[in-house]
Amino acid sequence: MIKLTYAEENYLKAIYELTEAGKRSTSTNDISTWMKIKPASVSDMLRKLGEKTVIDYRKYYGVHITEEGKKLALRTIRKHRLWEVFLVEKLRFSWDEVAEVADELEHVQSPTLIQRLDEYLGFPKFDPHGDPIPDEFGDVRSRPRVPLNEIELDGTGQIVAVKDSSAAFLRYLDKVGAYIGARIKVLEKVEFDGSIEILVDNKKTIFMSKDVAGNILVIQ
Amino acid sequence: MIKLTYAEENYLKAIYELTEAGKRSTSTNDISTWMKIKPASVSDMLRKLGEKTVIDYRKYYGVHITEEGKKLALRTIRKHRLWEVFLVEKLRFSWDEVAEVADELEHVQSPTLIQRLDEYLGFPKFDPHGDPIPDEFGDVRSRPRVPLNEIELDGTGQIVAVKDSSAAFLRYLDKVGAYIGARIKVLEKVEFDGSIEILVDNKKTIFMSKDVAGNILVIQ
DNA sequence: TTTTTATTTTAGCCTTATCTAAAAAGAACA
DNA sequence: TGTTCTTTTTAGATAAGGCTAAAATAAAAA
Ligand SMILES: [Mn+2]
Ligand SMILES: [Mn+2]
Ligand SMILES: [Mn+2]
Ligand SMILES: [Mn+2]
Repeated sequence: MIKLTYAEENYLKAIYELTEAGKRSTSTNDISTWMKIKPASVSDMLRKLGEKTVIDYRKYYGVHITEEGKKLALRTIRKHRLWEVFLVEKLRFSWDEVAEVADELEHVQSPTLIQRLDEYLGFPKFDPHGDPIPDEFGDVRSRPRVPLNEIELDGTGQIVAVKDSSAAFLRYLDKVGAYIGARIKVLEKVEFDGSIEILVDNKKTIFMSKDVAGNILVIQ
Repeated sequence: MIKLTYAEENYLKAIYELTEAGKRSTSTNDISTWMKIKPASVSDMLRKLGEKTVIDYRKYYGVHITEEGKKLALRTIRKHRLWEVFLVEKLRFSWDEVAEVADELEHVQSPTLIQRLDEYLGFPKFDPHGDPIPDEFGDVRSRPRVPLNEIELDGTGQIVAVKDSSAAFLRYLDKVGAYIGARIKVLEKVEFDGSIEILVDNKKTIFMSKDVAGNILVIQ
């Protein structure tokens, strides 16, 4: 069985996230930028992860994650997202505060702990940011999601995720009254700048720029 | 503000536990034995903890914990015990399974997390082993506890802690039907070997050796 | 009070994970 | 197809935390 250190788990999770977002491979510099670790350090770690067969690494040509690696990355992501649910649902954290703490909790080693936590939370399928929680076998059921600015006039849906999950953006959404789970209806679409007006939970109307709307994902 | 690494937190907690148990100072070898780390490594760490002013360290003469160090040790102990309560009360862990996981969780850095966890658990005062949980200022209220073998014939009490908290001993207690919180009455004391018979929760009788009874602590 | 034993520290080595600076390789351009 | 620019790797350093073996010190015994 392959054993990973905390640092290795962080790299592998980053590589998984970077490669699942469309492209099948990622580069030393991408990982460096994403993780805020210098390229030289990334190179060295890639060599080590390659030796542990969790990634395919050809010097100068970027990395692909292996099946083994994917399984391990998904295990960490599962833990991260379950802890996020715990923090929000049980400890009343707001959804912009959880990432940092979950980045630590995700490394705690105890299969029983995660299994029981999952059960305790009622086997949630999505985390507070709307991202799917892999099951214990690494299977992920994702929902087809559309950026809010692409919903037609009078169209309805439910906010399930954000593209930009920076604390600043999340706080902004909280302030204007948008949140994961909110039922929305598009009341107006302004032609010339793409800004929109939406109705939230049949109660409150919000105006937002095309840029903001493009970072909000909904299911219809 | 003094920042400690995970390893330093573990050492400081060990030193606190070793010095609170009666004596006011402890030795390199004691720490080495307790933590299962070689004396040479302990020496080196004591030098570093001394430089950080969390212990008083005079080479060859053992260590005392400082006020600053005590505060930090109690913070870690508080986190450890709160997580133990969480694992037992919310995730149905048995009390002999929690120590290992709590030894990891106790290092997660987030004041909000601990505050909220405390609140979520209903501000518990004792952990599953009967040990007191320090408040956020490091204050501990302990109960006067007596070894079960010192309770007189027909005396009653409540099991609140164990001296030996090895998994083996805890499992043995579980098996015979003793547990933290159990109301007990001493039904018989055998003169020649000190073994006793007790009644648990007015339901079940248990025989135990003097050795076992001496490791069980009760309040009267 | 000297000698022996036990404890503790130091010296030197290893691994992990980071960094900066320099070298090498690949990609883009002329 | 060279030449230049960008990306990536290597080399060498540092810090944390562990180890073994050897040296130093304190405690116990003779
Ligand atoms: Mn992490
Ligand atoms: Mn998330
Ligand atoms: Mn610990
Ligand atoms: Mn405990």
